[in-house]
Amino acid sequence: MRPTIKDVAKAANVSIATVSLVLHNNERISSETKRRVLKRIKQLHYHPSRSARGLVLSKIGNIGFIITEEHFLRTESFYTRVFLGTEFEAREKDNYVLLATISSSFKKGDPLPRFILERNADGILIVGKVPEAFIESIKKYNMPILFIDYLPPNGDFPGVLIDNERGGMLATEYLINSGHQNIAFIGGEISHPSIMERLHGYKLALEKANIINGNGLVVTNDENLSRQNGYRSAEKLFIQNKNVTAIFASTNATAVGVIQYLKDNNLNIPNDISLIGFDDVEADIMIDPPLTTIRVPKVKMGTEAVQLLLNIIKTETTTAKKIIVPIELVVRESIKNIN
Amino acid sequence: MRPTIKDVAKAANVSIATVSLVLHNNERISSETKRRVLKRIKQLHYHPSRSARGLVLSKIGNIGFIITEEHFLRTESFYTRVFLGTEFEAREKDNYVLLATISSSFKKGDPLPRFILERNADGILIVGKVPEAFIESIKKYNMPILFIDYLPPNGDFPGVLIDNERGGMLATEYLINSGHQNIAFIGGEISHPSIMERLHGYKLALEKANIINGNGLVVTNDENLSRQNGYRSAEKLFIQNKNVTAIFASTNATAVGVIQYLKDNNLNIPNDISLIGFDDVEADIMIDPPLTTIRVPKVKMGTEAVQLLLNIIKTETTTAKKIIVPIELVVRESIKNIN
DNA sequence: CTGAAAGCGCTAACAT
DNA sequence: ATGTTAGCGCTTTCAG
Repeated sequence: MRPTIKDVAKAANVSIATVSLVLHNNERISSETKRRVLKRIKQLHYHPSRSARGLVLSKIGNIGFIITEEHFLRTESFYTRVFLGTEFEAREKDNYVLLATISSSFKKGDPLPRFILERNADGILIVGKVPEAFIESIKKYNMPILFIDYLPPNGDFPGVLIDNERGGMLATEYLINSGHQNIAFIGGEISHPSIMERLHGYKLALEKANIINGNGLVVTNDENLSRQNGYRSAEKLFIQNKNVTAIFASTNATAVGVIQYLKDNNLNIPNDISLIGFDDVEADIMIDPPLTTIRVPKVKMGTEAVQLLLNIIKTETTTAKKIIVPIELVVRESIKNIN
Repeated sequence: MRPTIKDVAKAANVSIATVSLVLHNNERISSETKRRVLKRIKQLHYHPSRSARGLVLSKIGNIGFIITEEHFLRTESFYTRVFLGTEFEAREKDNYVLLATISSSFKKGDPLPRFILERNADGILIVGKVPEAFIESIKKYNMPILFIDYLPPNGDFPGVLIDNERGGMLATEYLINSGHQNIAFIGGEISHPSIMERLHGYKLALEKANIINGNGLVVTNDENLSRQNGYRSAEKLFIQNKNVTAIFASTNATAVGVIQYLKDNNLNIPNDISLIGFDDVEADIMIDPPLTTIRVPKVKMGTEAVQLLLNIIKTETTTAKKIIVPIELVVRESIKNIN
């Protein structure tokens, strides 16, 4: 049988209350007693029962992680890395992460993740874009919610977000500084707010540099598979635009599609076309030459999110704090300086 | 406040014992009472507290899912799909899945997943190849264990496994039946038992067809990244072998690397080289033409695993049952019939 | 067929 | 500084 608090108490010759206090680092306990208790705890391999604790505290130490199935299965390990980050931090804070997927076509009345219905989570993380209907459905449960990499258009929620606009600027400015003027933006899922923000950053950078954008340099496309999307968009771009010298691909997966298109059309990177991505490069044979990109700290997004959520739970805060995680330019070899 | 069993009892004018019995579908309850109770349960949105239940049953309804970080982050969504399968089935059976990653270089003494230490899982799923040291470390906890897609070389554990040998045969036979004789096997991570089994199937099929295998047709390589591995292996293969007409790539990710190599060297699929993969194709622009492959039912592996594990937990079985999930040949366009 | 009550392991208020 | 105890929500035995 697994040891209980009683066993520890007996072994250490104290009451269970004392053991409990030691467990919670209460300073009213003499260091001598504390030492004795701690010793027994270790000796017996005692770990408090979560069920018992949860029962009295009506708090269970679980955090829900909700993501659309589609996002979770994405080939780029973007969200899986975010998930790992949440796991790491949750472990640190003695919590568990429960993952549930929802359909990206969630409709009102569809079944909700069980940890919401059963209130088996103290708070939930909503990761990536999710249907509005889903957000509506869970509102009434009044659980602490934190969004990651997405904020719903209406409603004021806390979130951990990427500095997309700054990333977009950074990427574009780097291209400009390398002497490029005909810079295309290839969009990916344009309906995603993050992409819009990146696009906005791109536009700001061009404006700042007094570059008048030609027509058709911004190509977007709502296909689901990012790579395919990138491929098709590149196709579209080059039909209309012969003099593009640089491309800003709004996600790394899109960039891979663009690369494929360029290869298929005998355009060399970076000699014919310079390319910059966004997210971070997969260490992948596909990427040749190594892609210059904007790096997003994915694991960190996860850890920050858990910290913030636990904080919201503990303090019962209601102000919708936003954390913007910093991005950074990673220079590799896919951009040619033509100054 | 969330409703408790008392609230339901009061509302339905019965005792809490009765509510509990209804909850467990006990037949001693009159259908009239049952109806009344059920009605209130629904009305109040009552869900039993897991903590309370766990406390009395000393069983928590959690299943641990352990995988190396490396496998979890793989670009092919193989194991994420398996995970989804476990999630689906766990939900069905009113359980939660707790995911934890371990290092693929786990050493004795390294920290174990918390749900093991805290006994916060009724059983655990070990997914993909994990270090022997890890298996040694968890043995003493005496928790029900089930392996997925891997069985440790020593020790007799239950497992849900792929019929790799048959898959290898199927793939090779299809190539043979299409008229190929010079069939190469490109291995990927050869140290993985699954790959060995596929290789074995390949050899059996050749034997059966009385094909004497030339030298250097089996290329393996222990690089980590499957695609890169595939690329390099193809390179190696074609240096030694000019007359190969077909390739069996032991995983789909490896196949993608092979495809890349073939493209880079102006070899057309299937006109110059026929190619078959294993796992299942990613709907991916990279794959052109659509890849003929052996399909592995990934989600099903997850559901089967949870069913078996819960069964082991419930019945306290000790016989190490193995479930071999069926594979199937999916014919697409990457193989040329040269008969 | 239904109810009363003990007890699962823990926390926290209160007592000493 | 430490112990006693009620009670968290549920299951289950035993009584009725």
